[in-house]
Amino acid sequence: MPQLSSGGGDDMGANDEMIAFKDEGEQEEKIQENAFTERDLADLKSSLVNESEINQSPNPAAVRRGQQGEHRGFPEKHREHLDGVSKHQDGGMYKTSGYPGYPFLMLPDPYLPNSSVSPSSNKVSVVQQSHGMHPLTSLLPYSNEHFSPSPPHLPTDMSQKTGIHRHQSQDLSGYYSLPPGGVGQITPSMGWFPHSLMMGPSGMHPTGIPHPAIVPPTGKQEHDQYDRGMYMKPHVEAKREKEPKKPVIKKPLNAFMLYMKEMRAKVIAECTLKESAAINQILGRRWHALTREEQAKYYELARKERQLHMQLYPTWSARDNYEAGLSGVAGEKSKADWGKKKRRKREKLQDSNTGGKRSAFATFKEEAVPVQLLQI
DNA sequence: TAGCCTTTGAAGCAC
DNA sequence: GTGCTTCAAAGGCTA
Repeated sequence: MPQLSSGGGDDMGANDEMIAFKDEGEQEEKIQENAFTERDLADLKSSLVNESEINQSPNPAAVRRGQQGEHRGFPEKHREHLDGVSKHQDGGMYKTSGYPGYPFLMLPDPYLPNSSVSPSSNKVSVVQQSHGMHPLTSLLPYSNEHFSPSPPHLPTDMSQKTGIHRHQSQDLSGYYSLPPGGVGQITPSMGWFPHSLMMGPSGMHPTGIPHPAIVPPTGKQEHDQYDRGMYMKPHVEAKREKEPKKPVIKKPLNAFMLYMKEMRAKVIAECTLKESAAINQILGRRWHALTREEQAKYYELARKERQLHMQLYPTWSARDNYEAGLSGVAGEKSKADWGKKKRRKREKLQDSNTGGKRSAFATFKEEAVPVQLLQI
């Protein structure tokens, strides 16, 4: 795990997160690719064509897998290279020691277009302003106010690994100020709250505060219905009542997941693609094409997510979901199944290493995606 | 209908 | 400390 220990501050963040994913030689290309994040649709389409050209390299996924080691070792490789940047960041966005109560004191939100105050001199540009809204608004499972003023009692360091106390959830009411009417009045503007969270206590945090990380143990994301503006069918709810199961607390989304969540719809609209695998490939390339500052927004948001998650569920561990049967019912999936999946994964990796059969998606990646992009 | 595909990043675990 | 593995989201596809 990328560690951050800038003077005993928040270790949830990660200096390593502020990494450049491109080699210097690719900077020019990177800049070129960045164009689509700041221009109108026409430019974007043009950039997508460029992407497709780039994509003509043999099996990007395989290439990427081959580079995986390099990628993972990147922070170390480039730490020295990025030292200047890091120092800059140390004095800014990621300097936690200077912001007691971080991240809840990160106000005004440095990422808000109109924000004039930033904890960092590294002013963050705003992507996708064409959306007519804050680019991250849709990502925020909690309204900005939840990240707003830092309660005076908020510890500056909530590291679990360092053994530093994590606030108990009952103290969170200050952070998660609910509408006067309570949970039931939470509006869709809250972002990607699972609808189920608003329906009853099944997905409710003991504090009564809903959180997107809580999902019923039905496997698939229930909030998908909510995202589509639909409400759960009564019989579904009745079924749930019949089978009260321990809700699964999902992992907080990382920076890339947040980015995907925001950009997916846009890519789908632009590319007329619906295959998530293909969409994710595009998003992955776009992610790398983002500037460091643009990525920083999402890293920052992800860190807030993690902190919020940690405060809401102090005892939760990612391991819980490992043993919970992946995305299924908590604790009911047998470990044998888990082992099967692990074995499958190993076999798959072995196949790829030994030049085994290529998946249909590998073919899709090399051919279908560029075609789709060129059609724009 | 469960699982795969595909992406990046966080976290857990084994060595 | 390093490397591997799983899981987060998403939705079409496949066995």
